[in-house]
Amino acid sequence: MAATPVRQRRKDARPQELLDAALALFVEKGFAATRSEEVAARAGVAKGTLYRYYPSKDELFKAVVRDKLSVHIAESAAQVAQHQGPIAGLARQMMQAWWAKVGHGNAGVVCKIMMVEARNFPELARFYVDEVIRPSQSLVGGLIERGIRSGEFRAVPVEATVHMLIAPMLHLLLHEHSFGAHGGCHEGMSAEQLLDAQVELLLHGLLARAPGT
Amino acid sequence: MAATPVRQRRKDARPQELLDAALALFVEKGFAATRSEEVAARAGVAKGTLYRYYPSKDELFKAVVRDKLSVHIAESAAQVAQHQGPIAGLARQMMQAWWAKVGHGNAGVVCKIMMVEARNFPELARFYVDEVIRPSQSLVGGLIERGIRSGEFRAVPVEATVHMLIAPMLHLLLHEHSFGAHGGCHEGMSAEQLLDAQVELLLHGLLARAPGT
Amino acid sequence: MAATPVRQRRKDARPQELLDAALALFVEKGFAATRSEEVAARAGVAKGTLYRYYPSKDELFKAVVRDKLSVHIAESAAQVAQHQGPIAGLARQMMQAWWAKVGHGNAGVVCKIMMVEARNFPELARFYVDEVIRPSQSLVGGLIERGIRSGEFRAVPVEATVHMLIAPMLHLLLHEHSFGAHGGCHEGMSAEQLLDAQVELLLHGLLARAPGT
Amino acid sequence: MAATPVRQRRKDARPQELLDAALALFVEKGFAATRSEEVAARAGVAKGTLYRYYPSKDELFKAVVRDKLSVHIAESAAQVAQHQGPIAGLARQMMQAWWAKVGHGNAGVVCKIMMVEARNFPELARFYVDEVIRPSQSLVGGLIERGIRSGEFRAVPVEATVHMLIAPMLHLLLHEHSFGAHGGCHEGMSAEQLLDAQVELLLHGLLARAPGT
DNA sequence: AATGAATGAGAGTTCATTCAT
DNA sequence: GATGAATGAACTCTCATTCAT
Repeated sequence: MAATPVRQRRKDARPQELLDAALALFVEKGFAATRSEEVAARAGVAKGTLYRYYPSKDELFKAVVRDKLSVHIAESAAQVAQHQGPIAGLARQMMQAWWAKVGHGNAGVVCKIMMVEARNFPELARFYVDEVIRPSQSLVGGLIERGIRSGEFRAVPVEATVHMLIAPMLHLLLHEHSFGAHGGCHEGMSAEQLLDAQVELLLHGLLARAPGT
Repeated sequence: MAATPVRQRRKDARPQELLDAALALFVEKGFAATRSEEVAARAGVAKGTLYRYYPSKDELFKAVVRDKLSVHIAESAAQVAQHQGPIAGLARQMMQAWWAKVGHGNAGVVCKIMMVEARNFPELARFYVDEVIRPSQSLVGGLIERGIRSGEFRAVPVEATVHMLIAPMLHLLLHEHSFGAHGGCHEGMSAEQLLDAQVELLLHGLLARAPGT
Repeated sequence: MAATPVRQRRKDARPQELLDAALALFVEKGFAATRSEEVAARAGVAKGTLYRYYPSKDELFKAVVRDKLSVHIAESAAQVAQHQGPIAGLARQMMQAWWAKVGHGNAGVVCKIMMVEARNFPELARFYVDEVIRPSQSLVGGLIERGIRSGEFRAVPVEATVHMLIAPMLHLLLHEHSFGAHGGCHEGMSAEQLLDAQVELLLHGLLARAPGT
Repeated sequence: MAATPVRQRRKDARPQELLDAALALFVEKGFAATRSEEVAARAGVAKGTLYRYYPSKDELFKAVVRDKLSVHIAESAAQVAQHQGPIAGLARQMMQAWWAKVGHGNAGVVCKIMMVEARNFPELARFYVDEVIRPSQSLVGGLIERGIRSGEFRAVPVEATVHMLIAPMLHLLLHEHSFGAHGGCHEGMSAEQLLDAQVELLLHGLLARAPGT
């Protein structure tokens, strides 16, 4: 029995279309300032239809976070496991990759929004800590430990160094999505240039002896 | 035991009480979610009284920023101007002082709030950039330039380094006030210890030659 | 007997019902003293519904003006354009028609309201001048000029005469809606009789030679 | 016992100063838009002091009306009683005098405000009808009757003619104080010129035979 | 299932009035 | 008596959510 497949397909695609629309708007205007009617409109449906799929604006938000972050978590872990040779190069490469894939794009906004709204959505915050923050930290932490064990890095305190590596990226992210539009932060340099400079500085402090600096 | 009088005239004390109440609520619920009547209630006055002192919710927020942040920036600027001798020590001391005075206390939440609400309140964002971000950046930037000129620091790119110095503090701040309540970030170390370790790492990368490391 | 349903969807009927309700309340209490919620209640809808149709109280008022006044001006203009023969008769007829349609009914109150509220709502005043006063004046002015050109009227100053023709109607209107309720103005005569007598008097002063007076 | 006379005098003058301030503001901004604090400020006292003299804003308004209108009523009556000779000249003169003294000045605004606010202050409206409107009408009415009896005027209906004489002045008044500020009414002519032209037109219609027109 | 008209709890703000000083 | 800080009811407008169609 051939049903109306186009209609059917649209209906199946609805949840994803709504999530995409919601993310785009949350990025543009933040969670509070985004009206649910706008989300529906951008997804090409009417207000009431949105509520058929997500019973409230809060639930919609949770669904967006879950949808947009789950993807990027495992990827990097695989990359690290495969890597051979000096850690410094890997670290350099990972930070650049992270910025390209996550920080720069929409997924990065989810991080920013998550920080912004964590207080309002405790349950979601827990989810985020478990699914994103902790894995990321242990990934970077493992990297550093490997470097220390191999003698490539100084015997720095691991946890603090993890923060040092993650902080500038998140900082950049927050600026881009908070004050970016209002100028006045890092006028001369692109985000990528800033990040490069920061990684170099960090590695300079991290390496046991900087061979050719 | 006389019950608290229904009406009191305490013109001088009101502004500070209102700012404290506002900050406390902004911390708890964010700017957007805090109703002006709540601020008044927490300060022990009626809704209308708030508007006698601050003509709008936006102005109240600005006053909080000025009261809780601008002060510390000015102080640090004075400290920097007076300082003689190596920059590294000054930087170490300033970051510790900042965390103690701002980051650790409620004042730091203003930073977090601002990042959260910047998109929704563009005018506030502009104000914050002018009042807090730019002054902080030029303060730290000047510090680094002095270090480079004196030969104490390597010839690092100033702007990126400014970010490197500021980022870990804000990162810490955001975690404390976003996910802090939900555990799971830096379990073993106190914020102060983390910060110390990070400063050391940064300076290690910054100093022209690390004399006795 | 079914009770009136709690919720009804009657998109087409709402605007007119809201305008009627608004006019009735503006008549009773003036513009400033009428709360938008009352308008909605009298139209049998909730507060929010009003704003679905008219985005602000000001726009509601403008819509009332357009609905209750602009229509009649356009009608009269058409009537004037079509008219052949002596102007005196047309003038007589127009004034009577205006009183019957506008002055006598609730629509006339819009004029009164506008005079009352002009100072408090400058933007509405401008709108009213553009939408009602100027068109009316040019309508009557054109009439008089035609009469003068054809030799039917004396060469009176047009602008002043326009005022003379409009003034008694507005005067009547103001009395009806200001002191009308409190008695004591023109006890013996009906408004229509008054108006007739006034028109005759005016025309007597206006006609080049009163043929059969 | 010489008390402090300056202070005493100021205190005695207070009510009048408050009424003057109130009138000035009612003229500028209307009743509703005038805040009681402004009235007090213009009179050079504090908000609370106003309430010592007039127990509410409404009572203040009533006092203003009573104070500003009572003066001008009797004057004209005396003038009419004295007059000898043709009525037309007297009428011309009275209208000009009325505009100069009342219409143009602050007293005129009271008339305008009274019309505006009559609905809100029924008791005051009754006062106004009895003290101002009826006396004025019988004054003008008597004038016309005299003219008719003497054969100077045609046998026009008195009441309607009274309206005709009063209407243009009030109309002018209302325009000056309603839309005057917003342009668009009688651009080319001054109020005085308009009034002159209108009187001429009226008398032209009124005189039994216009001797030398 | 989809729509969008209708709802109504609240939000920020104003200002006449009160009353502690 | 005078002051002006304090009050709180009232007002306009918004928007997440519901539900008749």
